[in-house]
Amino acid sequence: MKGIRQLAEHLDISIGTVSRALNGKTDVNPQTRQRVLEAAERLGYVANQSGRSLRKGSTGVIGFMMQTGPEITGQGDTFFMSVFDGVQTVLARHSLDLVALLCSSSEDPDAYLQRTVARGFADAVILSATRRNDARFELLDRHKIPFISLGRSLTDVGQPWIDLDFEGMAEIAMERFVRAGHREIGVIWPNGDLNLGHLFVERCRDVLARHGLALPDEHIFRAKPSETGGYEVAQEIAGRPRRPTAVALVNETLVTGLYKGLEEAGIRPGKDIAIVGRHSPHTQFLSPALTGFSLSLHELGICLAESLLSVMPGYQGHYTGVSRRIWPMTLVEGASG
Amino acid sequence: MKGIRQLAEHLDISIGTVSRALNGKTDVNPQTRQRVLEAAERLGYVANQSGRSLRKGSTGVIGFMMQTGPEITGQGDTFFMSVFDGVQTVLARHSLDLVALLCSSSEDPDAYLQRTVARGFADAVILSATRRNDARFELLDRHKIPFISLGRSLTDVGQPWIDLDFEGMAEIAMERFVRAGHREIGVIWPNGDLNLGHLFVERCRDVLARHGLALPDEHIFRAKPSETGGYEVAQEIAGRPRRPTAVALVNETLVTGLYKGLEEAGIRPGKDIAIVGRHSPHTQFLSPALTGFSLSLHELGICLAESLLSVMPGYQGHYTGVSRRIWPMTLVEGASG
DNA sequence: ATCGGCGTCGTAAACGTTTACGGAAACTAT
DNA sequence: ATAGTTTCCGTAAACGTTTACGACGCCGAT
Repeated sequence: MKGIRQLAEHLDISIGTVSRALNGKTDVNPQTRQRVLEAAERLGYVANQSGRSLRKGSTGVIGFMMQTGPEITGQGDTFFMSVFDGVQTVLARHSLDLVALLCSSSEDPDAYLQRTVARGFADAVILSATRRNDARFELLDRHKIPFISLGRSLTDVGQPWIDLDFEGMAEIAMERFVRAGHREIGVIWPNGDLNLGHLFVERCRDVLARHGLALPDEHIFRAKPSETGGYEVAQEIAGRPRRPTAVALVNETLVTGLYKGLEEAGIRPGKDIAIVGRHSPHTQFLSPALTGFSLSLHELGICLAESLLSVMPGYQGHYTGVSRRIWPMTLVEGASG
Repeated sequence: MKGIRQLAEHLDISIGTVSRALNGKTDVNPQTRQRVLEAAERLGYVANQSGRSLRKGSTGVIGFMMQTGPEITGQGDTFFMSVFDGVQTVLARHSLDLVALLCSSSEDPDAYLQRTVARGFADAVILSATRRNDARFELLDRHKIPFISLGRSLTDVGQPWIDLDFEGMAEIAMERFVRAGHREIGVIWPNGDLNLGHLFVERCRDVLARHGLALPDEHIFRAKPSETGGYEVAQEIAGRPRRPTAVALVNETLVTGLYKGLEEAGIRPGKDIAIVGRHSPHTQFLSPALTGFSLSLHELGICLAESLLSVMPGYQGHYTGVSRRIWPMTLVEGASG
């Protein structure tokens, strides 16, 4: 089936009526609509995306930008796939499609986004892996592209965001360590300029200061956001003359490597060193069981989608008020700290 | 910057010449081309995707279809992110963009693909998670959409594919078990109808038969392709009266749960039961170290892209001969089996 | 001086769809 | 019977590009 023209000729109806029938307009006889729908179904006709969005000025596509490469920035594996699923449950109700915009590791993320949105590839965008000062915010704002972000940034153009409660994590983790009597407390800070790292470390420092404790530089460990990164941090910890007795980390993927590295150095998690981290499918079978924060990814996805719709012209009526939100995480107690 | 018309007016050049200048056609004065490119750069003009692809009949977009949801089918998603990166290194040379087509877990994959390609959303598609009889192959063939698949299927429409060497895995794993004196050998088969599971199990059965051994049904364990699935299989193994002394598995994500479940049941991996599986970033810190197969994901991505280009009209000249390929994996010996 | 060729550019027609507009028929109310 | 209203449908313009075609000016060759 080539196009709507063929379909119209085949039905001996005008092209305009066919289009209206397919798009659910009111001014079309129910009977002819039926005929059109049946023929379209039978012949496998689907409106061409380019023609449609050229005319309408919108594509019906929502882009979720992420970077490819061996090291996921920020979150681990199944994280995004679960979030996507939640996003889609909402978008599907509005006939919107979600695609992942994949930025190669060899391309500058800002340039990629510029190229992609200026083309008019997607109607709206969800950003993740937000940096401390994220130029993508201003770029999308300049282009008047509706967007939201999973994560805050110091650059703020007024868009909605949802961010995991890393500061709450810091509060609870640090208080927990202090209450357990720890005095030498460390933090693992994933490499790169992700804002979540800044937020977490700063809050940790604040909480410790409230208790008259310091967070010295030598207790802040930078790590690649991967299993190997965790392993390397463990080696670093083991090598330090002044060794922390408790560490908190914000990254899902580090922890397995961390456990392993510590054990090899004779430092037993949960006994010689307390650990508080993040829960994920990958961490659920560690032993000792990880004390960590978990969250509902599906719900998060739903909330993201609703926030996005609230800034998209034509959809604002449905979802409103969901502007900015700190996403709660719950502590699941294990034996690690 | 609205469109090419504005840009042309601003430069006082005809719209046709501007287009030719931007698209690198030969019949344009080098000096005016320079002017056009500078103005486009300065004003941030990028050709509208819909208009362009409507006229050209192609989009410049390659889709990689994957299913969202909490349980990744088959592979973990650091897997895909690494493969994507390899794919992109090749596609970028041809100004092709890769996007992930995300099929919601609540939508039928075949219907999703139908909807998406009939719209003309992408010029070509890469399929993954191929099923035993995958209707998507015929669908894409009917629509004359160039595509390749990561994984074989019994339905064959002549497209190129690349498949990991699961049969080679079966050969080596089974031979290894037999040589080590195992007589009760089991296989873990991920749920669903992925063809790789069939291929693996069948070949395991064949190899064992060569040695006069059987692969009874009670030694074939179906599992959810997730950490939890591995844990549940472990419990099942532990509960069986006739317990395998060696198991092979084909899935990256199962193994951590499997280890844990076995240990809880007092069955020590590498001692009481031999395990051969797949290596991934998540499995590298297991103890005892996993004996498993690994592969170069980046290279795999490159090969996928080249195969795809070889079936895309207009690109065939560059890449040829790469039609179907069993992708080798290398055994990394650990202490688990 | 004429002609062909080359380099450069403008014009206009497509690509497939949606939708504003207007018109024809049928129906309702007077 | 007439006017007004409603229901349905056809016509054509528009969306932003790319590209076939032709035109213009300039050069060198005859």
